[in-house]
Amino acid sequence: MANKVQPIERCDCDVIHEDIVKQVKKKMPQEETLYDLAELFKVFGDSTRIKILWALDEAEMCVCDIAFLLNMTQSAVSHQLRVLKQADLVKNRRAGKIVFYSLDDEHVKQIFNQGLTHILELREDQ
Amino acid sequence: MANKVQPIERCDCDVIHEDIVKQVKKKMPQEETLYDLAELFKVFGDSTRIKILWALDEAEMCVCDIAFLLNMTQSAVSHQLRVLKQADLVKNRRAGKIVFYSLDDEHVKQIFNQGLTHILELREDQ
DNA sequence: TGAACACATGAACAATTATTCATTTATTTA
DNA sequence: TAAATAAATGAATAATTGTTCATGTGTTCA
Repeated sequence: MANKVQPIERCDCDVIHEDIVKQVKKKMPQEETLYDLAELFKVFGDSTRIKILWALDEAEMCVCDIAFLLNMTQSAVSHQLRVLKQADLVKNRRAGKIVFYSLDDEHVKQIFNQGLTHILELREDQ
Repeated sequence: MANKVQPIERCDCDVIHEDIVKQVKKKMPQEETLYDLAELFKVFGDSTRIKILWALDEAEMCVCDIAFLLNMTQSAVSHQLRVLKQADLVKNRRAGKIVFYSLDDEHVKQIFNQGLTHILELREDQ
């Protein structure tokens, strides 16, 4: 994600639409917010993590259970749980040797549902 | 994303929680749906695309305008618009030399807002 | 018709990332 | 205390991805 800032040569087209561009620029949220938003969706953008989140929405589970449920290694699941935790989407509690994970956000299901709506509409259209 | 299917050795822990795992498995959406969901969020998981989507939610714009607004090359923007189009998130219309892009989904803003809610809550907590 | 413009596209490259494997840490229990 | 279990972690690797650069395509207009 090389983000070299570089002056852009405006084409004639821009001169015509200058007003619109200015207005849009004003209305856009600040850079950092948009970046954070992308980072959040990036976390949702992996099917393993989507599965984990969906599972945890159904029930609190330990790492080992999740691994069995998804037919993955304990290590792979653990790595992904770390990503989810850093994004404040899941939390955990220790009970002896076992660590139980659960959702730490009420919007997860709502975000899922919005996404699902989009997908299902597309399927209907075909 | 190597997805080699591989038998997982269950640990003792699983035997105990077997019922929960079975129940969760039943309730989960089918594999393909979860995969599609991840693919959709993957599209949202890039700040350039987030910016483009946000901009297009404010106004229909041509490629060149977007490039200027985001201070990016026309090529980079064009590549990303292609990704957004393939995900059925934007559509375009041609007006002579100029191609205008606009949103092709009513849920985009709602998905954004759910994500924003999460982010803003985290900021408050710190 | 041909030059100019707006956009699309393909290849290449650098950066990121998901999983695996080996190892370590924390806890229980024999 | 030593062995066993559940989970976390670091390094390595393969795969994916965003941007750049060069070039191709479609449209306008002189």
